Amino acid sequence: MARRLTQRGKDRREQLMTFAATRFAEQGYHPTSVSEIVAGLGVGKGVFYWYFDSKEQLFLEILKDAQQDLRRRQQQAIGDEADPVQRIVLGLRASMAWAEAHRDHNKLIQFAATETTFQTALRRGADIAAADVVKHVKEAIAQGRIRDTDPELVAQAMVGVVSHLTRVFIYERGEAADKIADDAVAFCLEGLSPA
Amino acid sequence: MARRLTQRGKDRREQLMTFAATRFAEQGYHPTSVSEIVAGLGVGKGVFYWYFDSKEQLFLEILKDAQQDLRRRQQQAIGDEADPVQRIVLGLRASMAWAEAHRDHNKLIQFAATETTFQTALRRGADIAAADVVKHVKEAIAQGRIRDTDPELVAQAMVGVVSHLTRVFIYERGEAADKIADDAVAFCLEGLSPA
DNA sequence: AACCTTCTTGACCGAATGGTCAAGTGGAGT
DNA sequence: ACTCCACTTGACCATTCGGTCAAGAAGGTT
Repeated sequence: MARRLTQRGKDRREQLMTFAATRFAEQGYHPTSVSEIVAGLGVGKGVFYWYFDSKEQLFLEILKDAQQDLRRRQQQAIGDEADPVQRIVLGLRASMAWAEAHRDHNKLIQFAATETTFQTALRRGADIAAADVVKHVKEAIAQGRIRDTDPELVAQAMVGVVSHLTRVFIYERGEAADKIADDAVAFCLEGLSPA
Repeated sequence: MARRLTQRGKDRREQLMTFAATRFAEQGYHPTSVSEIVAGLGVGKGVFYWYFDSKEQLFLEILKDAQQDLRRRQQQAIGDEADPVQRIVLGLRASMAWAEAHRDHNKLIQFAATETTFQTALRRGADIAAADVVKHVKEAIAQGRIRDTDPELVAQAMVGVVSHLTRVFIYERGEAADKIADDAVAFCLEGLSPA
């Protein structure tokens, strides 16, 4: 599509994406109709198709933005930290803080993993994020800071810990991201092993 | 509904559930229509509504069966093992073996977590499963076998590790459940800490 | 003023969808 | 042979869906 947009246009586009993301997160992608989205904004249906080719494209756009934003936050949090283990910890904490602040987008990422249509798009972003962690893990192993195991595997294990704890404790039980992040870090670093 | 079913009826019902589960896992719940399900079995649409009140009820039924089956497998694997840490390990391995053998059902569990309609039903089962692990964790802590932290949290952390590693390494990359289970166990027991 | 481009409207379309139902079919029990 | 009822059929229904489009409104530029 790639239209030329004025400021007014950009605002409208963002409005649509924000509102749609909320509805998608609340009631799911399929149960949310395009008519519902435009009605919620009090505009005609044509507005939607002026800014997006299809409902699917809108979703992909939201997904891409969310993944980019998360990654930006992680890198920002890591900054120029020298210690690889500390970089892992900072990235992990940033993920949880982001997830707490962006429930809607995080839910969409979860949903995208269950639908074949969105899996490839999702994986592109997920692979990038995982690669970042893998890099730090490899460096930490080289320095003998952590156990020598498959870097890819432990990186993914940590992603699993973070995403699941986020869902259960932050989303379902409303606990603070900071507190859960502390526990997540402790678990990743030491597992169940006694002090 | 609760109809009286003959053997023929029970078979048909099971056929519907199995076929529907496959389609749901392949293309998603919403994109799979009832017409498609009955067409796939070469029967009329009335057959579906003879056995199920609605598409939603069918899904819930499949979900419940899947969760029950997984739990049964776990308890069976644990048997009468006395060591709480070993019970955790055996349960964890059983989960991965089950996930490998029942991709379809496992995918449906994942999807159910993203749709409000199914979340409560899912949580009922998930809470039971988590409670089992928590019990073992508490016992292990009491025996000083593992670090003294929030049992609920480490239990959920392990669930996160297992489910995510399953998705990435077993489903997406086709690796063997046994091998991944070994790594998952190691990560849960020791985290990243050096030997 | 005229003019151009961006944006908006909402009726409309064909193609589904989940679900119903009156009319059967067929096997087991008598 | 007759009855009974668990099963099956498939046309049908109201509704909704994603998406289109001819018609204009709004705003900036000259």
